[in-house]
Amino acid sequence: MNREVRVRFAPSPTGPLHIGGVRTALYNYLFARRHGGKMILRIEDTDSQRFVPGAEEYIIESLKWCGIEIDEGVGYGGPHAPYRQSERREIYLQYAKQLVDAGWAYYAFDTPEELDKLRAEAEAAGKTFAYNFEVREQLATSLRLTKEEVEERIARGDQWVVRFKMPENEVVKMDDLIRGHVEMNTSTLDDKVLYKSADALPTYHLANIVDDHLMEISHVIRGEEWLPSLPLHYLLYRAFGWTDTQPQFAHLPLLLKPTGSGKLSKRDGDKMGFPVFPLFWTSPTGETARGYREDGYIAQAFINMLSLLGWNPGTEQEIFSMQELIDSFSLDRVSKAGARFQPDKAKWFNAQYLRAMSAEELAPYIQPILKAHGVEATDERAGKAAEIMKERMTLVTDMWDLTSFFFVAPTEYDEKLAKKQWKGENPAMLKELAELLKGIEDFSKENTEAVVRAWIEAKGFSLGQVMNTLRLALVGAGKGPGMFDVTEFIGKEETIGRIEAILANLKPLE
RNA sequence: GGCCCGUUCGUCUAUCGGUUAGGACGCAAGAUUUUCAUUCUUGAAAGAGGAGUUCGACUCUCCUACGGGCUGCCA
Repeated sequence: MNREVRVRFAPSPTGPLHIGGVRTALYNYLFARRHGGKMILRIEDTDSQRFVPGAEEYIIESLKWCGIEIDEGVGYGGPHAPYRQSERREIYLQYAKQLVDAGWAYYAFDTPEELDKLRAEAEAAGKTFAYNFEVREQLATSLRLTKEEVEERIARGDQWVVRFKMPENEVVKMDDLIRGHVEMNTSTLDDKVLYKSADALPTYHLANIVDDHLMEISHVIRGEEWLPSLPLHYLLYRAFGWTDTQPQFAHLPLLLKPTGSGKLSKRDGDKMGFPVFPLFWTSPTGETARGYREDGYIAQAFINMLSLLGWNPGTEQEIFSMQELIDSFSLDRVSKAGARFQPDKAKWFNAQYLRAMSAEELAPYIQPILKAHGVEATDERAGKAAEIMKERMTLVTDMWDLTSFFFVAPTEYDEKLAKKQWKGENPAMLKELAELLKGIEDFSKENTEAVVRAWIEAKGFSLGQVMNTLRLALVGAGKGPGMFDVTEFIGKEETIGRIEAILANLKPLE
């Protein structure tokens, strides 16, 4: 069957979007673009208890920052609107009832407390309680109660849920685009809740199948944690009679903690000093979490790094633009095993992106940093400063330390370097160098360098001696680019000014 | 506990029965360098274990071990 590719990213607004979620969104997006299909953003807010204000906006902003474009969905509209499940309540109730009428589901009146008790009892007996074919006829369900009793309970306002009537001892045969053929016996599965009257909302399972069907989703690409519910989802498609248009499934390997065991979590980031979220997040209760953007990562570097966690192109290429990812992405090359997230590699990618950028591209990143330090500079100069230093950068946030001396004269001098250089004949030598510099008309780095080198040679100084003393005066520390990059950038007047400042302010040590 | 998925250097991974098991991050050593970096060269580093199938297995099958996920009126 050849139909239009339509995929969806369907997060739940229970908090900030985790990098595992971003990767799922990315793979969906790459798949959609690769096949000329559509990318849909659906918000699955069917858990009224766990809803977190601001999470939805965070998700949308994160995807935008990452360059993952949405064709239809919350915040974008589209032919299947609304895309927020809480706004589709009526739809689900109708389908839940349809399932009950067809004998695929039933009403259950157990209270949460009663279920807790059953679970506790089973646990005490060393077993696990399962709401399934063995118990459903003994519990307060429409399978045991008469039609009148059921109607009466509903009419008087008893809370109820609709549960799926999982068939007994049937082998469900499934196909996964990443894992291949998978089989599961329904007797090991339980009767999942599909709809709850308490908040008049469906659970994930019902909402998901109904919406994927109505929104004509062709491929469901989601995390591996969903694999155990795949048989239920297959059976739901069958129960609704939608098997002919059922989407194909692909379950992605999970992102694991850098060390230790388990899925990556927010805690890991706090503990090990790296972000697990794309953007900085502040929860309604005031808790915060760092983000890749604020930590100084370039969006495309972040995406590039994520793209390779669980997928590889089969070539040795590592640096990919979004378009290159789209052109080479394929679910065939997604790996099966979970991938440990490695913060160091994220830094390496960022450094690679930074050094590939031009002065014009760097300007927008350095400008806010300069402004925050009270420096006003033209985009051209700001970008140029960053460009000169880009090979030394790992993160955008390194920029101030790396370039401040281009804009601000040193206010103090590095002790170690001063001790080494600011002694003996060096202060006098520097004074003489200032006189030499005053006489240079063309202050370009090429010309200045030629003149100064000739002078050094004529005077019999060593290059290191002169350069390091000059560095002390102009930069104030043992860092920075070649000295002639500095002199050209700050210009003749400032160069001489800084030399005069050190001569006036710093006493020779010795 | 039950069910399901997985298992190649420390980490991300290539290999789709025959390779000196390749690359990248990180690490180490050396070279370059006016500082700090960069860059370059080199190095250490892997098929979980056991049975099969086969002329031949990292690759296929089974068992074991280990890792992960699920087991909610959460997604």
